[in-house]
Amino acid sequence: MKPTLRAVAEAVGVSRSTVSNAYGRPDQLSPQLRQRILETARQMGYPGPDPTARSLRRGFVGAIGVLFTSRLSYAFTDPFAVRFLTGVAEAAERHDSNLLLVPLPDDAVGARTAVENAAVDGFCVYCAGDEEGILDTIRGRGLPFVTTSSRPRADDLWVGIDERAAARSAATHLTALGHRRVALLGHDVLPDAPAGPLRVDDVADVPHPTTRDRLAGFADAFAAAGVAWSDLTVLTATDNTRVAGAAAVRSLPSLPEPPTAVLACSDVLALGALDVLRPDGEPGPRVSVTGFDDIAEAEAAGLTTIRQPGEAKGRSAATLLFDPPVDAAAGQILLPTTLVVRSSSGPAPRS
Amino acid sequence: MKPTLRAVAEAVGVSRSTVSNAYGRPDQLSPQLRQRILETARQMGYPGPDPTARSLRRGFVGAIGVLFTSRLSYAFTDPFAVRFLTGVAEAAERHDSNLLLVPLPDDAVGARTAVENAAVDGFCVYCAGDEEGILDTIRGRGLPFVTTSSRPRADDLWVGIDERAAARSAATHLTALGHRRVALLGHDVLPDAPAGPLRVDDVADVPHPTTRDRLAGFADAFAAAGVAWSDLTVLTATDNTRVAGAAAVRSLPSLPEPPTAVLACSDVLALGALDVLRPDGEPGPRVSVTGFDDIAEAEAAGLTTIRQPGEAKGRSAATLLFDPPVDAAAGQILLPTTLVVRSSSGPAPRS
DNA sequence: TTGAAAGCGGTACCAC
DNA sequence: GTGGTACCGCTTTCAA
Repeated sequence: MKPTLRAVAEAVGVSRSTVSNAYGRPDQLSPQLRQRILETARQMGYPGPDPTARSLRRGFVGAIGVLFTSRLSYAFTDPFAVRFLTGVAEAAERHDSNLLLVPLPDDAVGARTAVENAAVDGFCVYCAGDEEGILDTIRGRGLPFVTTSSRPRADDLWVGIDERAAARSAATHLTALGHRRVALLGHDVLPDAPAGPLRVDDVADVPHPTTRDRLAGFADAFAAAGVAWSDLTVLTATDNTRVAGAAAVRSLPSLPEPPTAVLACSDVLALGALDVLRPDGEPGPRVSVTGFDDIAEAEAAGLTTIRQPGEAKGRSAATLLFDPPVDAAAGQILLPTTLVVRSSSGPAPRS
Repeated sequence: MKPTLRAVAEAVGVSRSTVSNAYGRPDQLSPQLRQRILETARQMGYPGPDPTARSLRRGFVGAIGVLFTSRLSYAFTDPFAVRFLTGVAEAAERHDSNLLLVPLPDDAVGARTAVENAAVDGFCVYCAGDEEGILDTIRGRGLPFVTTSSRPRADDLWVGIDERAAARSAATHLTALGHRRVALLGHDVLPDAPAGPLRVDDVADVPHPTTRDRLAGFADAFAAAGVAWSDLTVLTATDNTRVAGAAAVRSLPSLPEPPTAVLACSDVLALGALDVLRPDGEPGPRVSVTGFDDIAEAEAAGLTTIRQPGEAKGRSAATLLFDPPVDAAAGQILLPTTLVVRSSSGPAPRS
């Protein structure tokens, strides 16, 4: 068993407070005494104050939690998520804080427990499925948090983009190119739906807030071009990954009237769609595909997409957490997006 | 202030133990009582047992730490590191554990403090600069850990590759192609050295263990081909990033006798070198470049490199941490590597 | 099934 | 500059 601070105190013949001060407040005791304490501590193999005990007493931990929906390993599967994390890490570092990555199980109770058990000083919520349930749990703990989802309460800290408007701009780009028969691709559009086309009566039924907003934005543009929601094909992918994106569009070409374009809710999905719909060197008319995020791979693939600032999103989120602004208005940061047109989108073929 | 378990106990009129059991050991009390407790707790806004206090009492945290040299945000800068993390995350998840990302400051005392203050049950050490100092600190805390560096002690848990042999195979590939005048590129080859060529009297002087082993491996192959260490150009990059790689090779072409090949210690460095030495479409003789890791970008760039299994490395490391094998021999896992030849390497031009 | 009491390892306020 | 002394909030024998 490792010796405790107490044991060191006894060995040196001073009080526990003094030993504690030797570590945490060097200026509270004479250098000689401090030296003597540190020396005996070393000899005894005392590893220094226990982090957990210290946290308990001090009332803060020195780490912030990042909450991810679905499995933690997925967090690294989407380059955009990695960029977000990079930004968070950067800010955390500046504040001498560690980062606790917390995977959220799919079930509500599991997620609740995960949030309740995380030893952190606050949370960055990245794209949680059951957003509201999670946020309530965090509020219950009385911890500060920052959301990146699309529907913040007025008094929540938030950093994000105008999802709907951004999505609309991508869709408008396609309507301008003449596309009218299109497919919208998102992940987890409806709970437990198998990959591929599915029927969605109302966008509002889509539980995942980001997916919902983006789909709604797509729909806005098509409505403006005279295409009703019910005329759009909705595709769901089982994950937000490239392979899932590919799987989701597999059946498209064999539809009676195949869409001339696919609008994806993320670049990874879009790239998967490209893998299937525009394999290298294939001749003939090509389906247009657009993505969302503008990850690094998008450029090489020539993917038309919506660019949003990933690192900045993470950095702003963490900064908001560490230095909450005094007035509520400054607690909501809207980041800009840009439509980046590349070769994956083109005019609709004459029908 | 949030109510405590104590307050709940008083409110319900039971002992603290009973309330504690209501959360952690449902079978220790009657369902009715438990229900009553949980209900009052909810009404009072009690968020459940405090994670820190629980950890202190129980003696374990439910999180493992991942140690990174240099700034934490760099952790995400190298795709190979991300793959490693993915593997760790996967295993951690399976063991219901969170991941604490711990950035290690460059200075020894800072690093020491970071390790001492991390509230975790064990560490995965990913490529730490002052490896030994760090490991000693961890040992001091009495926590289990897994290394991925190249010089494990016999009783340490370790997962890695044969760095030197792998590097040699890349270099042998180049000697076979006739290259004799080459440059070796690593990051932080010597402390605080500026980017570019530098003089290294002895490979053993290189502090970073991985860089050292890989350089040594390169040298092995050239020695076998009759090229002495002193005839090799050594380049250092200031970081393990693409831009740093580019900066490091900038001066190469203007040397009196420019090398015909660059062997980099990582893919990101190699890609940076390619950016400078083989810009798209440039005519004329081209410098050969090899990398290390085989990250996703390597394929698209046609980079000849050494492939090592990133996720498996992370997964094995974490698994070793969670389920330490009984016999020491099983605690050291050697992963395979492969030379992947692509278009970035070719025959040396006649001199 | 429930309660009492003893910590887990420290920190910080306040006297001396 | 140093020591005394309450806690921080919970878990866990062990006895009732």
